[in-house]
Amino acid sequence: MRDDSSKPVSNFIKHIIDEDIKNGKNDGRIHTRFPPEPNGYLHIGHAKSICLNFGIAVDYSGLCNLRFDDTNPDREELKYVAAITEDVHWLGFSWENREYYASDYFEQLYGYAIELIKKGRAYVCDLNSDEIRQHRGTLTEAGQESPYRNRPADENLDIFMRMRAGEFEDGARTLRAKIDMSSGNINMRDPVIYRIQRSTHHRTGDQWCIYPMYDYAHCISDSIEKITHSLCTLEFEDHRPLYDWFLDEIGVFHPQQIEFARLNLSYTVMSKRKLLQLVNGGHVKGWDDPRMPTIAGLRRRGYTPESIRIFCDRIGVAKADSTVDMALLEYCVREDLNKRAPRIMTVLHPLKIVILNYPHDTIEELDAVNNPEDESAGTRKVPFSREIYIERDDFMEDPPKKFFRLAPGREIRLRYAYFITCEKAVKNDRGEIVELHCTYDPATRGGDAPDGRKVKATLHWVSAEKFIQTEVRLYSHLFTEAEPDSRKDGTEFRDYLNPESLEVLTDCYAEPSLSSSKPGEHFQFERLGYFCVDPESSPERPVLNRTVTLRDTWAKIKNKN
RNA sequence: UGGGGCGUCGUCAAGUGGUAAGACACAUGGUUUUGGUCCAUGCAUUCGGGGGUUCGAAUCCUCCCGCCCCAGCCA
Repeated sequence: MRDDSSKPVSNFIKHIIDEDIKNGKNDGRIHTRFPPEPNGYLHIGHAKSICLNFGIAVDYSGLCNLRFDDTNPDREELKYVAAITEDVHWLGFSWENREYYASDYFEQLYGYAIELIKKGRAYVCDLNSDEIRQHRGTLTEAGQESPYRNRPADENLDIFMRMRAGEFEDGARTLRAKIDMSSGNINMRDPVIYRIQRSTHHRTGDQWCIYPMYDYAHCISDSIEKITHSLCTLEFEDHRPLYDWFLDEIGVFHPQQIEFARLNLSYTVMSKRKLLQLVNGGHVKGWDDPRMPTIAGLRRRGYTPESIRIFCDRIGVAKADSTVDMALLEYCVREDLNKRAPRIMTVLHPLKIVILNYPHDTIEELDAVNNPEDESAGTRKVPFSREIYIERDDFMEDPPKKFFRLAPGREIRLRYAYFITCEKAVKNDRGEIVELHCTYDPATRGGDAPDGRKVKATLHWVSAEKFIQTEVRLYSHLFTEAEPDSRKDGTEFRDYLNPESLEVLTDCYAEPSLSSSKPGEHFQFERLGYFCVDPESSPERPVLNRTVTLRDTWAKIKNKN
C-alpha cells in the first residue's frame, strides 16, 4: 500500500535499487524483509522501516517478508509475535504466507557452522565471557588471539557437536569465527557465532541448547529467503563487513545490506529499553498507553494507519541522524481525520446558559452537518433546549480586544442553532460565574440572520436536557523537552517527564448520538480536536481519547499577548 | 593514537558540474455557521569552514571543524 502515489518519493536506497535493476542484478527481482525481534512492541520507528520495506516491494512489484529474528529465547515471547503481526497488519501491509522465523533455519545454520569449522574459519573457544572481553582489546588497541584459536578442525567439530548435544554448561564454550583479532572493526575480532544457552525457545522448545548470534543468523536468513536488499539502521553499518564475510565464506546467495538513519521524534523517546522503563516505572499505563509512540499506543490514541503511512513517506529516508518534529505527525493525522471524522459537539468544561426568552419544556431537533469535508456523510439532528452548556473558555466577562466569543452584551451564533446575546453573568458568593443569562433571536433558527447581520463567533454547545455524560482524556507531550534523551548536562530522559501529559475530565457533556459509538471510532469535537473512543468506553459512559487538538489560532494570539 | 558514518532553511529532505525542489513550522492576507478546513503570499544570494580545479561547484580535489555509532556469549 502506498499513499501519495502522485508524488513518488526519492531516496538513496531507491537510487541503489534503480541502478541494480538497470544492471540486471538479481534479474531485476526485488525482495525485502522486515525483521523484528519478538521481544517488545513495535513503535513508530519500526513503522518507518515497515513502510520502507513493504513500500519498496510495492513500488518495484517485489515481495517483502515478515521475519522474526528470534535467536535469543531469553528475551523473546510468543505474545510479542502476536502483537507484532497485529500491528503490521493494522498498518495495512500483507506478507501472505511469507511469515518466517530465524528459528526455522536453526538446522541449516548449524550445518553452515560445521562447514565453517571444516574450512578452518571457525573454532570452539573455551574462554569465558570475561576472558573474551579481555582478549578483545579496546577501540584503539588490537586484541589478543585466543589460546584455542588454532585448535584442529576435527577437534573443533567434535566439541561443537558435543555443545549441541548438551555436554557443556551454559557459557562454558562458544563457537567463534576466525577472522582478525587486530581489525580496527571490533566486530571482526573473532566474533562469537554460537553460545550455549539452556532456555526454552517459544518455537523450538528445548530442542536446542546452543543458539546462533545475530550477525551469523541474520545474513544467512536473508540469504535463505533470497532477499535482494537487506535494509537496516545505521548502527549496523559496522556489521556489514561481517555480514559479507559470512556469506562469502559459506558461498551462498549474497543480499546487499543497506543502512539508513533510524527515526527520532521530538518530545518522546524511541528505544524499546526506554519505553520499557516508562512502562515498568509506572510512568505510563502500559505499552498501549495513548501517550506512547508505540503502534498500539498510537492506535489507541486515535492515529490511523493512513496517517502513519503518509508520515513515513514525508519524513523521507536518508543517512543523517535526525529528529523529526512531532508537529509533522500531528499534521498528518489532522489531515486524514479532517476528511473522515464525523463532527459532533461536546463541551469539555461546561458553563450553563439559560435562554430567558426560550420556552420551557421545549426541545427542538436541529439539523447539523456531519462533515463539511464530505457531503456524503449527511446530517443529523441535535436537540436544543432552554438550558444549554457552552465551553467555559468561550465566555469572558472583560474580554481583550481580539477575543470575539461571548461577553456581556455581545451576540454570537450557537452552531446550527440561534444567535444569542449575553444579558448577564450570574455569580455565586465567591464571585465565580456559575451561569449566563442570554436571550435568543427566533428568526435566526439554523444560524443565519434574515437581516444579514454578522456575528464574530460561532460556538459549540450541548443541550442541558438531552446529553450524555462522558469521560475525556486529554493527552499532551510525554516530555517537556524536545530531545529528552540526548542532553549533555547529566540529566536523563525521565527527568523531563511531563507531569501534565494526561488530564482526565470526567464531567463532559456530549451530544446524545455519541452513546452509539464503538471503540476505535473517530470524531471531531467541533472547535476542539479529534477524539477516539477508548476500549474502556461503554454506551452508558463513553470514554474518549484526544488524538490531537485542532489548529488553534486563538491560542496563539492569546499566548503572544 | 582504532574503525565506520554524517553535516543543504527552526525541523525533515530533494539535489549526482549549469546557477538551491517539496513538506512541516513560522508570518501575513482572503474565504468560512468550527479562530478548523481551504486559498494566496512571504520564508537558504547559499549548502559546516578555508583553499583549489573549472567559463561555471552544494555537487570534483584538498586541508580543517563538528556530530553520531562500535569494546554483549543482545538485536
